[in-house]
Amino acid sequence: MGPRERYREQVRDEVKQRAWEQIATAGVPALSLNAIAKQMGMSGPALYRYFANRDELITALIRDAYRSLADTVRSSYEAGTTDLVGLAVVIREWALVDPHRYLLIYGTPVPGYHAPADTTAISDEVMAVIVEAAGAPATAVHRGLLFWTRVHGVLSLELAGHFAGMDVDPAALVTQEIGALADRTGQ
Amino acid sequence: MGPRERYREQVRDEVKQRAWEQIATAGVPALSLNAIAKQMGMSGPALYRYFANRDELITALIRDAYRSLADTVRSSYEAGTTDLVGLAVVIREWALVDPHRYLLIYGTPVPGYHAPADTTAISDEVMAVIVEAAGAPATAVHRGLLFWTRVHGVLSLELAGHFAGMDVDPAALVTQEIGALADRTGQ
DNA sequence: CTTGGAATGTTATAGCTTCTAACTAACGCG
DNA sequence: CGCGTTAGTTAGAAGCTATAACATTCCAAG
Repeated sequence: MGPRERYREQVRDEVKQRAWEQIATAGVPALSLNAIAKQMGMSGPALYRYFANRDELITALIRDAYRSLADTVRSSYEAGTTDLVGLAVVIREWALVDPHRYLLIYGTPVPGYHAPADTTAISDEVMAVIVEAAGAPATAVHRGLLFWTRVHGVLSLELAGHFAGMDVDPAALVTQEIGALADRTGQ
Repeated sequence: MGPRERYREQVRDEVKQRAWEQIATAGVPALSLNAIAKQMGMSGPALYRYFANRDELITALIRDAYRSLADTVRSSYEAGTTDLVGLAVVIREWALVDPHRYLLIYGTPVPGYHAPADTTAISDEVMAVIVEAAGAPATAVHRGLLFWTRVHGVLSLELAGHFAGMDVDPAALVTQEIGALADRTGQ
């Protein structure tokens, strides 16, 4: 990798970092290539040398988010967290680090946007670890599915603030729901 | 209500209807007051006589969505659907009629947007019916909560298209998850 | 070590958006 | 019947995405 490519990667990384900051403070709709360019001391259109358009930047963010989640889950599993409850906690904590990163991949989709094949492949990676942890081969896939819907059910409502003022302990909820799933053999 | 107010309500309704159409086809980000105004044969700024700004229009849509959901659930309950599984099916079908209406209220929130008190009150209305249907007073609230996280977990992933190509039957999933919840006395 | 071409930046511009300001026309209530 | 509220208009500021055309800078191959 020559110095040119190196610099290019560096700039792309800084753009993505600032994009995450904007998303965290004002959401995806407020993400502005123009604003990022000016923050970085360059003129608006210069950024289009690094990302062809707004969608391509968002796609890169989505890819990174999936990658981060998959790496986190996989390394936790390999480090000994092989039970469903433990993995659920890991996923929840990953989501809480940056709620909008989770919501970017599992929140409201934009109609017409189609995730590139490689991102869904990364998503499958996560699912594979879950299914592995679910054991009981006959029902592992199905249990993996229920794991996911239960975790996402609690997490998504929590991150969206729908538990505000409701005296709910989301961590306990996740632990209970996945614990119950892990206890039972079938459904 | 004089003819003036009557006309005003009529226009507001048409604006909201067209807004829903735009949201359904291109999502909330693409919702354009300008475009709606032109569709209705008036110039852009004219619309601001009816909605002070974009946020106020979206708030009105959110309120209507909550209202519609609450009415649907309440009337179903009063019409004899008093079991949790039945109510879950009702909610899912309501969501499938217009996925973006569901996602507008339970999907990714915009940072900084605070729902007006009356919308959360309508949301509580739905919860009240669920808790009523959950029976078993001691654990009714908690079971109502789990009802909600389970239904939302499946529904939200289904609407976001995360089950695509996965050979999943979301209806069966909801029925199973809520059925299991209804069977057990506690957790 | 020079030189040519690719990569990176610039400004200008079109076309869209939200939203304010200022002005005009119409409608209906007293 | 007139006066005031309401509803519409156009103009314009400020922001956005994105393209086009042009200038510069840097790397690499001869």
